[in-house]
Amino acid sequence: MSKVIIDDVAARAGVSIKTVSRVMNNEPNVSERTRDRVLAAARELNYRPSLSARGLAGSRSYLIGLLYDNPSPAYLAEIQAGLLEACEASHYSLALHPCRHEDPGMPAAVSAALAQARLDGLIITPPVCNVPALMAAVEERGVPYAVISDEAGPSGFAVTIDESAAMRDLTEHVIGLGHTRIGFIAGHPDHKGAARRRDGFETAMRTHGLGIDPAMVVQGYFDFESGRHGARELLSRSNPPTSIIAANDDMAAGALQVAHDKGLHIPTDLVIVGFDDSPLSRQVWPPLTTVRQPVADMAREAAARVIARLTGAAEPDNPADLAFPHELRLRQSSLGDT
Amino acid sequence: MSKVIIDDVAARAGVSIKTVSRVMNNEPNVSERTRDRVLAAARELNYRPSLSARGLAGSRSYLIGLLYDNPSPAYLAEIQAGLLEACEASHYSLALHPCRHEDPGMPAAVSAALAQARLDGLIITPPVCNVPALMAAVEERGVPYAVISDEAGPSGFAVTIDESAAMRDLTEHVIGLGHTRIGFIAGHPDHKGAARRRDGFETAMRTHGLGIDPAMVVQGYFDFESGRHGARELLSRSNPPTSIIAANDDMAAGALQVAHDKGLHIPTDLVIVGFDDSPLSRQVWPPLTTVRQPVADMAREAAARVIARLTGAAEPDNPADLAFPHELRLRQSSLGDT
DNA sequence: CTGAAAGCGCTAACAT
DNA sequence: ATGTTAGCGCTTTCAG
Repeated sequence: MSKVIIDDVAARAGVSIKTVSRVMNNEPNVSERTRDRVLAAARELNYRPSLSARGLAGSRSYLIGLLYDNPSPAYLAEIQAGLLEACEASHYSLALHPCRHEDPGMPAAVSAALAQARLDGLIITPPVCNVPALMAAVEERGVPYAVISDEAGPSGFAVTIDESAAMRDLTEHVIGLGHTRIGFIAGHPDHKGAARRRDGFETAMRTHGLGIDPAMVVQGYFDFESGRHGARELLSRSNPPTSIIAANDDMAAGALQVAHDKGLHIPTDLVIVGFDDSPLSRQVWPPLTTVRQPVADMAREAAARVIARLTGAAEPDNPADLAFPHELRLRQSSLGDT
Repeated sequence: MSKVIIDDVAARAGVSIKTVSRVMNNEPNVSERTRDRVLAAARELNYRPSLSARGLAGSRSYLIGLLYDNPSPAYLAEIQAGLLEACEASHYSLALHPCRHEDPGMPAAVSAALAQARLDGLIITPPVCNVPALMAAVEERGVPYAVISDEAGPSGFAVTIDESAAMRDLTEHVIGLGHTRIGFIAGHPDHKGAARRRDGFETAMRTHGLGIDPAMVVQGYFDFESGRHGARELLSRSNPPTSIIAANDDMAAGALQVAHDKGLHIPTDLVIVGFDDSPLSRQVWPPLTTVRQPVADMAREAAARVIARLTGAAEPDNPADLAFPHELRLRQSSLGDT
């Protein structure tokens, strides 16, 4: 029961190993009856083709790599969950490849790892997918890939939400509350998404005739601590904001903590909103108004597309990059008690 | 540059492929000079042995599997980070295997996956490692493994902290603050660690002559929502607690939110403490007193031991299960402003 | 200390 | 629609 190989299945089904191979790979040119017999034999023997052998003989490794750099745990977990759903459905495995996006040697290292592990496909998350040298290396290798971003190279897919529009919606919600003095804690400068979100904020402000006060925009890095810093800066201005928009939830939570420390009541004294609808946004007090981004769905789709390319499945009708819908989540940090 | 194989290296170094193989695997019986030449050739050619070929020829796949069931994202991320450190150091890859611990078919499915992917080793986290049928299946397959728990089967390693002692320390901290009416939100009943933590709580209470009031202990499931439920229950008692100990941080954060909703001031009106020192414990307000568990270190050690078994490295001096130190993290949820 | 030969379990070309 | 024959790139015998 421990080491069933293709010959065993072939023998039991009374066919050649090639036929078994055909059946296991869903290739055409196998009669219905034969296919059924092979499948039955495989099931009875509990046969699973060896990945190593497949990888060596074919060119496929049945491995999809995930390239990431120190994302928030919640984001990482959601990405992985989505990818795994798609992978499992197609009998692919997921291999993790953390890396450091600022490391100049990273693209070369990734390229080498690609060659060694013979990864069939790659999923790349920000900010790694915003490193031109890396993307060039990936393109050069010719590996099918998808980025969780709004822009892929010629041979890749991109899945994303319209981050600019999402931040515009969020900002307009705050403006709709009557705020005119709105602080903004920007995201990590290496993330393209951070720039998009900032654009959205500025567009909304301008559209509503509010203008951008440079003193109301501070640099953050998507982490909790930078949210604390940013909020402290904003709140120490001579004319402090009445609301703070953070480019993600972690920073918004940091701002929230600072506000509490200062004895400010949320949302009465200060409105704080975040972005991502992370678990944290629901777990702080008061819960944060934020924008939901269907990360798991996006990841699943990214993996599904890469796998579709691999298996030569028909390309989806819409081969263009895919934009997912976002959704405002209004909570007490902007609305008060309900 | 894209497809360097062992023959290329052998040719360049002027040796046979077997010698190259020896060098790449750190086998003995290669002269210093030959080894150097081979290494030089490999480096110049940027040679990476193919994992598939290695897996097929040898018995090793250079893949370590991580078996887990829906843990908190923070825990998962920390576990993965620790495992990856150890894996990378030894050129192993990590394959993710989420599963559902209550699924009766899970052990069989895992066993099949083990056979197919030829995983060399396994790391198993709670509550999966608390499923006897799964552990039996793993033992039967004879795969080296480690559990993040306090008890492994005959062929496995266990890495853990002394959860009972840790919870005892935490409870004693609260008792030391002068509390006598202490509520406890227990962890998931399927986690052995949850039982240990509960033991620690009860031991501390008894040791200090406080006894266990059944009305002060409620069942939780390690998730935020169950922390909210538990806290609501406890605080609705006719004689509510003056402090709440939750078996993990997520539940403590839930309790915190409920307390805030009720207008209670923390820690003046109610002390709340958690367990795990998760990022969340630092990101809520006020920050939670908790117990640090060096999860990443534990995971790294778990993977390192499994890999050591695989590579036939000398077993560490202390082959027994490994207990890591825990550490109290005192924060404002029990101490007030400093 | 080193090398030659024989597979590992599968898929890719060709048969048939 | 099915079978036969070669390898894939490496490690494992077993010889030197």
